Amino acid sequence: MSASPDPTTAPAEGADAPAAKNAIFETAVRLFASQGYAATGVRQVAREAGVNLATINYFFGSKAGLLSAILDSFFGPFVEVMENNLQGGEAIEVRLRRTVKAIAVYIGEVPERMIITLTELPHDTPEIIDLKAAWQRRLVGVVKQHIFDHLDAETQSRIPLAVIAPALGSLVASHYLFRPLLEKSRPPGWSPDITETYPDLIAELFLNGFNGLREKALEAPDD
Amino acid sequence: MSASPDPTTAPAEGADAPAAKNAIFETAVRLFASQGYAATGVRQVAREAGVNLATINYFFGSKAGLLSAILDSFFGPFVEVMENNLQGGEAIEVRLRRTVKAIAVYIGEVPERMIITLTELPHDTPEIIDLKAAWQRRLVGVVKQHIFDHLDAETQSRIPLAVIAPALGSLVASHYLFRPLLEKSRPPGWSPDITETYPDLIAELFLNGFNGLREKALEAPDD
DNA sequence: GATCTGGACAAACGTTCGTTTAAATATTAT
DNA sequence: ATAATATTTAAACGAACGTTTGTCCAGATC
Repeated sequence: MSASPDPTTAPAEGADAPAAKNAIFETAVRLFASQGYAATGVRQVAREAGVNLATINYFFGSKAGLLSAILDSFFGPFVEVMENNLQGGEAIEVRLRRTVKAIAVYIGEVPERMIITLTELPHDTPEIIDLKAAWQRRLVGVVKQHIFDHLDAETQSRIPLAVIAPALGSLVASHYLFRPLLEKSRPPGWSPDITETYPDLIAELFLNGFNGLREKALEAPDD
Repeated sequence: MSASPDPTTAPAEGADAPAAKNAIFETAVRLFASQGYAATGVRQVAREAGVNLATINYFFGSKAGLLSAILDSFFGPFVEVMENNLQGGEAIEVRLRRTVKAIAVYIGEVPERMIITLTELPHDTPEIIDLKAAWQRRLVGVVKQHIFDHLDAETQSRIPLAVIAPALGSLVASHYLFRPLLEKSRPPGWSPDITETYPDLIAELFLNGFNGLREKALEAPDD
């Protein structure tokens, strides 16, 4: 009987990781993003990665373990980007704008991992629920600590964290989330290449929206 | 052998539709939203809907036909909401704000159908690709006709349609997209009930961002 | 009363699923 | 060179997959 490495402590990918492991990981990222996690079979991953079927379970423990590794590889650097850019002595607007731009740059580097993460977010795959919840708790905690807690109570009640945190994430992700579909059905009036200016554009959009909410109270909902 | 209705012309759901068909439809919406389309089997849908397995293919032609019916049931009213609120003689800001609020209200009524639509968006299920592309073309066309074409050329180049349309959709959807996960892992500082004020809040956020982009040009990306 | 039809049923089709096993090979350390 | 560990392999497991088949029945139609 063959020994298998500990799937929980083994790095998701890296220069020192076996070539087969990296091939499996990157092939899975590509297939999960384009077809979905549940719609992709481990046999297809093994075939297109050029490895034997059993190699996947050998390195990742299970198909769910492979997904966990991908989610970790997205959330890990994501949390780092958030922490590194949200903290500091500058004004909230400065730190927020810097963070949104950095997030947009990061997602532009790993759009497929973002798509996998986002499309699997609402689904309750039993072995993945806790993982997603833990990362999300950590992310919301970072926003709360560095931004939300520094707002006055009236602003806090006007701009709930439960709205602003998902809004920030979805807004930045929107371009890369819709891109695969948009590329297949080029609508008229389509501007193809905006990748370079996207971080600045989306940061400006979010900051203006956020500042607007900070400055004035909402009108009464009824006409 | 029994005859089967034309799945393409049969209504997705309705008061006059057979009870079994409605039960299948609503059960599928619930399961597809919580587990994902590919991860949900037709046997589970049939079991929880209280109908026989073959009844699903009888009414919807195939599992993909069932998904198509759900996507149509989301996109149809969605396009209507967009068209009804985007057109008119008022200023662009007025029509945009009205539209964002109406979209938020609509999505709040059918959050599960939105989740199914959004999470399946990037995936290339062969029989679903064309359907999604057609709806998306129509939606972008509506925004282009009533909003984008009325902006001056300089604003058009500064606020690409390829950014603003996905951004609008993702922003409004964000709250309902993250809600299933957030409810499972209540982060600290969580405000539970914002459903009533959400349309106004998200409209204010988007409008402020949009107006900010209209009024001033972006700074140079390099520091 | 005979015929037709929309709706629902149980049963089975062949295929693919994720996973496991045990042997074989490659790599590394002693 | 030898022992120990790491990786790869072919084969098979039971379970679940989406779909098809043939039958049955109540109500409408002739």
